[in-house]
Amino acid sequence: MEYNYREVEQKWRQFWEDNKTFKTEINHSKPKYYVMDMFPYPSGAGLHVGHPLGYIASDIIARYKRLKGFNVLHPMGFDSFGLPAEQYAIQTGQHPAITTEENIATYIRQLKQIGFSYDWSREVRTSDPNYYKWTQWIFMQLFNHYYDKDENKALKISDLIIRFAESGNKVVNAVCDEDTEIFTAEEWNGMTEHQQQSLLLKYRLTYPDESVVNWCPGLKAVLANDEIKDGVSERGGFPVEQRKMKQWAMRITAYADRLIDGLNEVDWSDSMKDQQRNWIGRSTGASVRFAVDTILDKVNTPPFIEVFTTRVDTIYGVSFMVIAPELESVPFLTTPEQKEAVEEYVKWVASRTELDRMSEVKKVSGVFTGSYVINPFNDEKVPIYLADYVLAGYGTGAVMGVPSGDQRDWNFAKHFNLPIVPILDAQKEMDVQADNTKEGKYINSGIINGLDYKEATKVLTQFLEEKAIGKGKIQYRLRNAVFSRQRYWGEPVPVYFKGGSGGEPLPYLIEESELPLTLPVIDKYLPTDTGEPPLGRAEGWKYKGEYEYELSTMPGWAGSSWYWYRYMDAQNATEFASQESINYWKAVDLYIGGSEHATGHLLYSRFWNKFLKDLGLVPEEEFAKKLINQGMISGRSNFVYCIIVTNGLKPANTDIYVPISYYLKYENGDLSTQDFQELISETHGTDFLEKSINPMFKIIRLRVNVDFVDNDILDIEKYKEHFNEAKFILEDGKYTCGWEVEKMSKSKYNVVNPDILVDKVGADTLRLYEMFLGPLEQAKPWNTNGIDGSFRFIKKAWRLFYDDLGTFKVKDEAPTPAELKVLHTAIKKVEEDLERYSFNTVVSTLMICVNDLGSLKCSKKAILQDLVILMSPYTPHIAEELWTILGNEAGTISYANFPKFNPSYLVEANFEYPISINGKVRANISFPTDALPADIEAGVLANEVVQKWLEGKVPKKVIVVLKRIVNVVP
RNA sequence: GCCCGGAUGGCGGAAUUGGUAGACGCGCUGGUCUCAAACACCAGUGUCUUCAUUGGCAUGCCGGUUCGACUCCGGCUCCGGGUACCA
Repeated sequence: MEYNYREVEQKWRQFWEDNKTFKTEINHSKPKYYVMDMFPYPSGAGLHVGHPLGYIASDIIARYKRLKGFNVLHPMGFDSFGLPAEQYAIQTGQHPAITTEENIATYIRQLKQIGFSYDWSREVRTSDPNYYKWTQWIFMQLFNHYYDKDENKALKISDLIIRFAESGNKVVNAVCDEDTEIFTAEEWNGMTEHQQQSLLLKYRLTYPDESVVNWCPGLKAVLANDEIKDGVSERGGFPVEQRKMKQWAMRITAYADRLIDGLNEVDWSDSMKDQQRNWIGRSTGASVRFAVDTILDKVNTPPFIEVFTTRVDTIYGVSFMVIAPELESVPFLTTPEQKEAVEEYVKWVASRTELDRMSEVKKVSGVFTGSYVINPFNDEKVPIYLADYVLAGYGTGAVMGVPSGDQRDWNFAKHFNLPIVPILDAQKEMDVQADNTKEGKYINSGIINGLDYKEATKVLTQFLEEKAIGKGKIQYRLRNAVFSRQRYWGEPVPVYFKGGSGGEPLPYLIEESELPLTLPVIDKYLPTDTGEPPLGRAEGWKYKGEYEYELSTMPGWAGSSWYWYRYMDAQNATEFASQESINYWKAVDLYIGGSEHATGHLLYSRFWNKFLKDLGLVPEEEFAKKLINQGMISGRSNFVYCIIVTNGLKPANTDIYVPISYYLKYENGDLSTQDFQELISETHGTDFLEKSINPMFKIIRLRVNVDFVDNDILDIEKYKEHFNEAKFILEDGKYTCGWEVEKMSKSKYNVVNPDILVDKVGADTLRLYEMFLGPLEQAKPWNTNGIDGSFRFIKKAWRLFYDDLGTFKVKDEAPTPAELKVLHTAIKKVEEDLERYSFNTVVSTLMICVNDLGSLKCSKKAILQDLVILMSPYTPHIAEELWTILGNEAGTISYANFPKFNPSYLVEANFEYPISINGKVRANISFPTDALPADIEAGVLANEVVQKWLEGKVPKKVIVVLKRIVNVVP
């Protein structure tokens, strides 16, 4: 009896659904385990075979942990706000909610047929008002908190107000806007409500910010840096420009240090942690003020220029100062003589695109402003230049130029003939390049001459602080995160604007009791005629019928920054999740998803989690203890090779497909017209071509839908259903397609649909095969060719239970030592490999076990029962079937006990030692397992093969590694 | 440029702390079954040499440490990912 996977798999999926087999509840008698996938955006294209890779791995761990006695939380949901549904709405007028609903239905159907053990009752959708109510609620908490640097946590704005009223803001050590001025309690108390609210915005963890943003006119959206690749939008490839815009921002920089420090306590890959560290970009240094010497405008010329440097010790090597051309102070630092040159340079810089700048990194450009600053350490006059290698957005937008120690400064100095002053005696070859060494003693360096790096830095920092011209400082590359999209399909921001005493309108939160603030109905999903976001179209959409709501929506990352908590208590109507559930499940033990979220989702999520922890709402500082990044699965395209004849061919509409070998010959120019004629005559008869005409032809390579191809062999009948005029020149009776690894995409006809594979070989085979492809974290091309091996494994396992005639052959006899050894070898290896997430090697182990039991003709229930449990995380359907066939209660295998490994079954009386002579294995000799090294050595030396290789000499050395190897050194 | 990975048969990959390199699977070759095919099963399959035994060479390249290196160290080459004038 052949195993009927279609019927069996369908039966068990239905059983799991009907019996809620994987419904999870809080259970304090068991240890908890939380394993979660990065939830998908439900795109219209559905799942391809690459998507479930990580889901299969996490499901295997979930099932394994259940067998190990854990109470497992394993949910799935949908990140269902996003651009594609809205783009579709713009084109068709269909509400994005409908599109999203349909796509989710497809996803659920596809996911369910792979047999995942999700607790579907906990499913979440970020676009569901019952969900985004709490996204809005968290936003409100961010608005109501500021970051206190003394307490090193977020505190209530209401407390801040009390402190301001009592003692002003001088005593408050909080994260706030750079331009926040100092005020006293008296001044605060004298302010109007509008002035106070205006000031508080400089402290709130989320606030409206006039900022330069990446505006994408093609998508009519502001994009985050990580949504831009090579100067164009990642989605759609539209150009991106810089534009000033009022945006909501999140003060993520307040958490910069904790975001870096927290990386030490999570088990993530080094590459992932490094990406986050680099993105945050903490550099330790000092700020130094250089007094401006050339006061050109008493009001507008700044009295000093502040720079940030990581190398204060090089301060005596400063020979120029460079400021970013975009700085507002530039005109007031430019002398009349230099005005023209400076204006021209500023204009030129402004005209250049991101791409220009990036491609010309090595070119030196700049201009002298005509004015000077004074180096506070040696009172020397230092010329101020403009150059575009200094970025307005980082630090103060000004840099002290130390050509001896910094290569860019060195290039600049060479170009403008500025002095290059050595400052350390260890600096070398300074006429060729800069030397950034910290070795040696200082020279030409005033108060630090003769000191070393450590001493000098201390002396200089002290000097800076005494004279109040600078201080030790930490600078970050991380910017505050933009939190607005000028789009419809996102969470409305629960804010309205109210003016006051003639000032500009300021944002106020709606009441918590008014949540969720749901998306209003609009007629079209485009910006208004006045350029406002689509929400501007909603008629009468005003708070209390009076105040303008915020018209932009939240960005894509809002809903995904806290969803793991909602799974804990998905239906809760009064809290984002109950404290009971949060304190039980705590944090995600294993999180699986793509590495592309390193600087987006994973950073924002860690930020929100830390914020929620500060509020005492969640117990853990880090939300994902262990992270695995599954590798991208690329596609494998198939090709056919078609001859196009421009004259001399009849009938005209026939397409002739030739084998790849002809194509390669043609490509090399080795296929002559005569060859071609012979070739065609051979297969199509001599009358196929007009003899009188010399045919013109070329061979072109066409992508063929991979669904028409099996093991690179084309299914010609299927192909002809679509191209019925096709004629094929066959080799060995078949047509073999060419192939190439490319991105998996519809346009390349190489999308492999899991539905088709589930139908062809079953979900168990698909699960097994995806894991067998290679290490989970490694990027790899999809290749359906090997799937037969996994399918065979399933059938072989079935045959341990039924013979060819379909007779059930399992017996209740006692297992033999050989059978127990095979089983326990597998138990040990499966357990060890799953504990280290080596999913692919577990498949080999199961195959070896089934092969060996087959060779032993083992059909003992005691053995097979444990084997079925070992298989069940990978192939749950057949495992359920066999489990019940063996007489167990249906649906109970998921909560069975993982077999206990017994090492005594693996103990052997003898060990066969490989005997290597000078590192090369020459013989194998068996010794009792407990033999002593001296006995083994004697035995080895007595062996005739060893004797032969020693040629009668006494060996220099004999190394015996017990239970491993013997090496004889002649 | 900088940071992080990686390179092993025709192919995907295995070798967990330095201890028999190539597990497992695909593909291929030969065979059994069949009228035939498919399925299934059996045998072989790194490479060179040899009738065979045997032996030589093999984990991107060069060198080192070691009784012993795919594994550790130094120097390269190529490939993938991230990032970009961050002062």
